[in-house]
Amino acid sequence: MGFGHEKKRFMSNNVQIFSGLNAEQEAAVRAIDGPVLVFAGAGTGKTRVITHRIAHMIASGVAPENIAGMTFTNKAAQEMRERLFALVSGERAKKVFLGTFHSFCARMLRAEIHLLGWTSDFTIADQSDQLSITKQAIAESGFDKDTLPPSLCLNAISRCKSYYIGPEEFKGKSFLKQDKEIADVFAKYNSILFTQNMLDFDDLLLLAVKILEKHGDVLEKYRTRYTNLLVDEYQDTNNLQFRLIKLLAGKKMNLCAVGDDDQSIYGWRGAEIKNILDFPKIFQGTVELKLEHNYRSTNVILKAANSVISSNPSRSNKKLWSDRGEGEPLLLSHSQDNTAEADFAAAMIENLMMTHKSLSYNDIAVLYRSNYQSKDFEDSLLSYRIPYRIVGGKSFYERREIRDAVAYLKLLVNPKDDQSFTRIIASPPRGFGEKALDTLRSAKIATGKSLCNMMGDAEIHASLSSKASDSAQKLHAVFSKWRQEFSNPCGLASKTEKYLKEVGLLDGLLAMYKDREEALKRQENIFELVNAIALFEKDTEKEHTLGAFLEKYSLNDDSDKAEDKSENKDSVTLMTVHAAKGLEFEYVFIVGMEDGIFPHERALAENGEEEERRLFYVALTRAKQRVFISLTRQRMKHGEMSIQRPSKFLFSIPEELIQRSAFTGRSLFLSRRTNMRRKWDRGNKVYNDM
DNA sequence: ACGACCCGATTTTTT
DNA sequence: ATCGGGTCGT
Repeated sequence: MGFGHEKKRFMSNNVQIFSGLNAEQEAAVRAIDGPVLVFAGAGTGKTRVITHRIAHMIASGVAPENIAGMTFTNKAAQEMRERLFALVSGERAKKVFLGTFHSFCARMLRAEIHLLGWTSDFTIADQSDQLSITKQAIAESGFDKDTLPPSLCLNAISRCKSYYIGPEEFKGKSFLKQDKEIADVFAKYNSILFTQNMLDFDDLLLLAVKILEKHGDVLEKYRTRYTNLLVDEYQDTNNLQFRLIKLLAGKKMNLCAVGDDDQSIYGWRGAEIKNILDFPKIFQGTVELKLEHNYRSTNVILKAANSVISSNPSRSNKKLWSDRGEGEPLLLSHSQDNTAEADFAAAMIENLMMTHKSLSYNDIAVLYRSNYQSKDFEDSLLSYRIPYRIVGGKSFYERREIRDAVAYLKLLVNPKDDQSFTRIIASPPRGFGEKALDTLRSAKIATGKSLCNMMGDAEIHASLSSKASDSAQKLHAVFSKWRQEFSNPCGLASKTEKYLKEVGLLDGLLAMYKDREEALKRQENIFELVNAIALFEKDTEKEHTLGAFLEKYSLNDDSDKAEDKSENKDSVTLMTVHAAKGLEFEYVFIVGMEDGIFPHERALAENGEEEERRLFYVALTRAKQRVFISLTRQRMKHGEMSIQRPSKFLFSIPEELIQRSAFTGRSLFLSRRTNMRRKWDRGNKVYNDM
């Protein structure tokens, strides 16, 4: 790698594309014809290969606008985009489609969905919209949400959709009474979405596939437009995504799938590992390549990871290696209980920071199987005064006031959105309560109009209290005015602020929260949202319509991040193993390595042991320098102390790679705790009980 | 319309 | 233990 740097700038563009790549990476970058499958192990330079491959295609004469790269997250797409800009001119780089499956489909549907009866200004239902629509569907189908849980229905519906199964087909396949009921709810759910001109996340993929399957001319159009396809994280594709890719690839099959079957951890969401394993069978003539040279971890870590994953049958054979030396053994700590386990991690982190001058908190992560495990570590890190941040908690966009603000905005774009309407009609309180809402609901049955639209009807006002009628009248006028204002796509951010003020949300917050501090904080959050809109206006190439912003928002594309300022400070990361996929840290703590927790008991039953093992493999391969593994003898579970057994996964790590920690937390570190009295009491009681 | 209280669940969640 | 949802009373 070293000598390439000086030479690079004198060489042709083409040489820059290949310099610094190892042989296996270069082979993958050069393979730009026909179907290609790249097994890219953890830390083997996958993103690099994808971006260089795109650059190589462009250098070889492929038009950038004919290239589409599909990812699962906006973050991944963003990263690729940035790295591509370093390789090819911005002019060309921005013509390449790089985005999530969902954004690809959303873009396509804006142009084509009229074929299925929606209009192109459809809005996207988020998770809470989905849930309330499901509840409504259950009620309207004559079922009881206490006997037919909404989340169960929604799960089933989503699963059906991801297998391209509609309500009728599902009903036909159902033998259980409950499934038949769910099929009815499913049909109702779909029709509610349709009348509200909305799509859920699954629909984005489902309807795109439907259109491509049914309309040959459209299919031809997109095949011509996107002649060169790349798919990142191919092991995570579900049946719909597979169909989409297969349709687009056509007979030419100019398709490159990159992924790692060993990192398939989303089977429970419909991801099908067979998509990557059967790729060569589906796409005849596939060139299969492997990236096994890992640039991230020490060999001790890789050996441990390799031996763990090798217990899985039916996987493509790979063995990661690195030239970063052997490294330190894994450190195993067997603590007495969960508080001691957390203390161990905190003390060890403090120790690491003291002994490694250049290390920052950002280089350290604590990974757990389930979110609830974070609590103990928060307590310990707090008492050690170690800064931390939790990934996966309530995000900025999940704050109530932000969701209200967005609902107000959504309602301007899509007045048929009853969920948004019910969300904001009483927030802030404006004398239009549950009773008035019920009046609207019954009128809806007669008129078939949406709740929001009926506020303008004279007949409605006759049956409302004068207070409610007044308030509806006012709100309706404000909506009309701003719908008009926003139809001119400029000054989005300032309009949004004025609109939210006029509609009463900003001042309403002061009335809604007694605590003035809190009210101001929430107002501040709204201004952050306005800020995000301003950033969107500045950065986006597209037209600055409200609809365009909302789509970006719905697809979770928060690259123009609106977030708490406090989230950026140097801190230890606490997160689930799932959330850690794709990330790397110098030091990684894998905690709660106990039977029932990791592997998780229910996951074991539902998704099988192999996926849980892959999850452990993912956890191990996040670490660059060293892995700390901890487990307990007993822990508080549902308010009761339970005896814990070590995870079976631990036994598949060769003994010689493991060093056992002599210290287990409490005995050594207890005196440091501010709240030691409480914990000590709790601990003693437990010992006495035994 | 809002707060107090009780009950029940409690795996992971890229969009 | 704890959090969220739902219900009931003010």
